[in-house]
Amino acid sequence: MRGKFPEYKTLDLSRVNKDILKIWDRDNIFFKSIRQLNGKGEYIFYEGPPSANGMPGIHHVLSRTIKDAICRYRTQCGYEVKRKAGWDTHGLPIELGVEQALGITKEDIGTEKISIEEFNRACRIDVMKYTDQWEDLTHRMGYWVNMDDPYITYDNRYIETLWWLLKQLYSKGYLYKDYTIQPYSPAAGTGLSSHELNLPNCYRDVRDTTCIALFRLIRNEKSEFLFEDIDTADVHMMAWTTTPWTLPSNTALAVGKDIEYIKVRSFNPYSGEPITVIFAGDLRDAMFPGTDESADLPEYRAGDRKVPFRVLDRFPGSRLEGIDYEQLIDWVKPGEGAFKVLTGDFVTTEDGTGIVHIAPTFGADDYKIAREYGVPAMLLRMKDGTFGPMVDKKGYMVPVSDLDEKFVRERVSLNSYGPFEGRPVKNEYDENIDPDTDTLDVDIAVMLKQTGKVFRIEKMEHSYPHCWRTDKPVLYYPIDAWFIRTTAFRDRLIELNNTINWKPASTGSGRFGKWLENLVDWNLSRSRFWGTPLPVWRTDDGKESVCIGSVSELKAEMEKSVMAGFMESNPLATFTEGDNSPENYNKLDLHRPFVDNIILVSPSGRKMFREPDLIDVWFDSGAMPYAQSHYPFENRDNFSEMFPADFVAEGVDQTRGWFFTLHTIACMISDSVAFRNIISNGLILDKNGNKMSKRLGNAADPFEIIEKYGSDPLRWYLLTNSQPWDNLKFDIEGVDEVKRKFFGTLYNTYSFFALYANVDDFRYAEKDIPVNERPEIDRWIISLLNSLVREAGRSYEDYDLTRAARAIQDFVIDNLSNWYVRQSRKRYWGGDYDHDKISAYQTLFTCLETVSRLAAPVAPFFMDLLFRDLNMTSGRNPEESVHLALFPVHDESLIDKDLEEKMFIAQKISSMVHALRRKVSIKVRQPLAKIMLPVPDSSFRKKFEAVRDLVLTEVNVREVEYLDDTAAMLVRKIKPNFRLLGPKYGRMMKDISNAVAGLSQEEIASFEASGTWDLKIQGQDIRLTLEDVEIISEDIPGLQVANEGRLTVALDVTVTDELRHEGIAREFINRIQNMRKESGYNVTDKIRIRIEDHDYVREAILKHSDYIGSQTLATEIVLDRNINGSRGKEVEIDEVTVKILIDKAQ
RNA sequence: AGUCCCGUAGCUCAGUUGGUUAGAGCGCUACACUGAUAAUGUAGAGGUCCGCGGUUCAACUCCGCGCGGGACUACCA
Repeated sequence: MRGKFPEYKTLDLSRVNKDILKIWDRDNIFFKSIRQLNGKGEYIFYEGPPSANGMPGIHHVLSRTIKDAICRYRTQCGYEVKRKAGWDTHGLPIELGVEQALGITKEDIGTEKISIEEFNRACRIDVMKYTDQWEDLTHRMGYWVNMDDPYITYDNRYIETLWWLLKQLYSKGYLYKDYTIQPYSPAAGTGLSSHELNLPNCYRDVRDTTCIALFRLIRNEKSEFLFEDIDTADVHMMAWTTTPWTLPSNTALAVGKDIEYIKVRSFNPYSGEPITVIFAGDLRDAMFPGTDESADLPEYRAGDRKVPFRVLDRFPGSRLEGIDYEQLIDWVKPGEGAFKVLTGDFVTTEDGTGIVHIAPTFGADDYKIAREYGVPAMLLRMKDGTFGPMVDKKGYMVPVSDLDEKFVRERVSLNSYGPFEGRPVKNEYDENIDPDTDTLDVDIAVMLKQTGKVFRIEKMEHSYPHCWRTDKPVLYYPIDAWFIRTTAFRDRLIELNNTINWKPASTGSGRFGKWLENLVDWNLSRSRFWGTPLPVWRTDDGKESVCIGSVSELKAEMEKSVMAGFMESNPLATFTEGDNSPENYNKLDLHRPFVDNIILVSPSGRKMFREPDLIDVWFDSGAMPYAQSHYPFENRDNFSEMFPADFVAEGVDQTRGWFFTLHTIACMISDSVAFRNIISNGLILDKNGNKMSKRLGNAADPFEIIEKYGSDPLRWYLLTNSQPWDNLKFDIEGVDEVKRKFFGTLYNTYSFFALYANVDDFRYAEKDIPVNERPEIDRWIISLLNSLVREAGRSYEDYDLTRAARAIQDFVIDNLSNWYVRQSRKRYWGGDYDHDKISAYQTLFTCLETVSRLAAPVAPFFMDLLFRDLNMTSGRNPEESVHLALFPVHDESLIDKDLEEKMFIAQKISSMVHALRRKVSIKVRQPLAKIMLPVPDSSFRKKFEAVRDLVLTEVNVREVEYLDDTAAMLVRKIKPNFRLLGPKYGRMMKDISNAVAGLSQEEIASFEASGTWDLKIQGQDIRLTLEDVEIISEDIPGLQVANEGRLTVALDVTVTDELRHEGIAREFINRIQNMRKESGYNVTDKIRIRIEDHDYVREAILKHSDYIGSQTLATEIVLDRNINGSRGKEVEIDEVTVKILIDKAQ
């Protein structure tokens, strides 16, 4: 004999959370769930590593709920789902946090203030600062992930895999050194990161000299069309710049392909010489303010304010592409291929001339477009053999003395460069320069003016970034960097991406797809301290280099170095190759400064030093499919069991982060996708749609919410409120609502079941009653349940958690609770323990148990409790937890669409009758004689018959009268069937619609009788059949009628004496039931009733005393003229007041 | 600036290959129900489906241009 179904006083989901957690921990449920059933195999999931140096927030709960739900679902389907946790431990935020905590800046690291070793030691500790909180939240929110053996990106074995990966790329030539344009502070001597550029007060308005330079075109076949119909020898293109000091480094001009350019005859305002110039048509007025074409050309004199002009020609920018021009400032000759007109998307006509001067060494766009077109940058050969831009790292024009002598002889024009060499490009860089002295910009502009190469020189205020440390202007400057040639893989990356199932699809094809299409090479370098060091050693001149791909290799190379006398000893002497134990790997540290101190020997016997850069932390995390298992040093043979992932999920902000690096590394190394399915979720905003931030205090605290509500309502809310990829406006009220509406209702339904099942000692011990032997309403809910199983299964399968959870929720609230239980209540209460009652218990039990399995992935705590409570007493399942049980499979044969439709009609009609009662103010307790129902066709009558009793009970009406569709009393309404007629008649639809709407009652009747109706529309004969229209009975004059869609119902509201008596009896039952409850009687207690005798109620009570007695468990009902006032309770029945007295019968 | 997402009732969201009364929950108001009761039912009020154009017999739905909110990327002569 098993016990009873547990009954609870209240629903305390916070308590449930804690209790279930204890059970999971005690019984090791998570680890038991990592198994496979029915030969399903593994389902591979990758956990994106969070950084534990910040507190977890509510957005982590969202992405982890998604991951957890999918993994639990797959587990329930029988797959083995291993989930290795991971920690992202490198990166700038950690360094900045430590800098702040120690009160130091980047410049202090590596000085006597703090060594790199000390700094990195601090980072290693700091990064795990919030590990406890993370583990706590993971535990409490019910996120099942294996935290016993996480991958940690700073671990030497992890780094070893990264090195191995880099070496694969290096040996195929995909890892190379080049330069990139980055913000650089010459005054501080350091590059600036984008976050430094975003510091407040960084961008400031400054007054700079700008000029519009004139670039002389070279006449050849391509440019010939520009030389037609002109009266000057030359044609110039005009380009504006706010940094004239970059003009000597110009190597190209850019125009917009679709921008319209004009050729204009005008004058050089400084020399008065006639000129023919080209610029964007939109900017004509800006170039020639205050004049138009009416001004006389010959009248112009140099210096006149208004410059006259004539537009000679118009053409799109695409025609200018490829034209050559003459170098503007001939100080240094660049390589072959310079001085061409290119086309670029970034060109606009908002300011300037619509033609952009390109200096690839000093602008990111410039660098990019030049690279695309193969145009060389202005690079100078230095004395040490390296190449550099025309401005040195201190912000000065490179002194000739720093240049390679041969280079100077061949390329440099000493005459023209002489006056400018060694000057700072901004006066601020030289403390000794009087701020009022002319800047290099001014002098270059003046020089251009003197040589007739400038159209306008102007001072202008514009915003320009400044270094937050030195307050001095920042330069965009070429910085050495290592790149991965991702562009070589672009097509393959796109191809592979098209095989990935993205949720939402638009992120895959849009955001991510577009990103791949516009891919540039991956800049891997970071000039920092705490991160994975680039494993490349090079000779001083860069001619010889080596990339190290493993610790063993490093050990061997160092051995050679020791032999060559470059190193005193081999720090890895005790490292044992092939021993993957932590002990062995803890003999070294692959971080800086350890690796910086290693000197290797080149094939020709020269010293090689490590390239000082670290690699982008995104490489760390993107490489986790390999590095988490220390591939290929371990798991070489079973790697296919962990790659690629079936599923990953993170926030949409990871599109260019983790998603990209995972995808790219997998493509480059394994020519494969890294993941097959992916959900990228949106942001969580506060309830007003503002970004959450700790500073504003509007951030939701997941710990607090879980403590108060338990994690189930939070998880449920996060997934059902909106699709996860939409931004979620988080409102705690919503969590409360989910708790009340969904969990409250489900809990109530279970409580209801448990209450009566315990009274009747139902244990599900009986054999299953065949579904076809169960009553209509049971078959109905079972049909809906199977529809739900199908729907939920499909949605989970499709990674649409929102749809699955919403379907479950609708089923529980609308169908199971508000209709099935409500209609079936009486079957559980009283009566014999018969076939019908057992059927009712079995049906409700099945619904609850199935729901617990369906919803377990999303609400793992409560659903496990529900499952356990049902199981504990019934022993239906061998599994101890819902998370070890299988996901239900729907039985198509139990889905009865016809029955579902019948019940839908019943619900609709009931709701309409309720509405009618309300209209005439007749309570449901008052029985009424009949409803009348027009029947549009015979099948409708049949359908309603099946649910007739249900409806009559629900609305407390005795009879139904069917009204034949020919009944004269019905008022009909006719409407065209647009869906059918639309495609057939097209533009005649409007007239048809009007004609049909205009039919009289007689005409409708005649239409129905003959089955056809002829119309003449726009001179054309049209024959409509009954299929082409919809006819409904809309009204029955003289009766209370309601209609909705195609349904119409009328209610007879006459209350006869007989009906009135029954109504009174029900009123009494109601009052007595209330008194029972107030007196605290048990539901099974028997009572005795005395009712004050009164003319108004006497007949009703006498007639219905048996009925009253059976409903209230009364052994006797007595009418008494004198009830002692102090003991009886006064109740109002309609307009009269009557006293009632009850007490417990023995 | 580019790319992507979102815009439907006071709030949070549905709305299935375009088809004629645009739905739900919450909130509000009123009424009912009461052996599921920290529930429930019914009704009412509340909508230029962000705007403007276009395609179509027919647009919340498809297309274009805008506007507003958000994310990411990039920072420019």
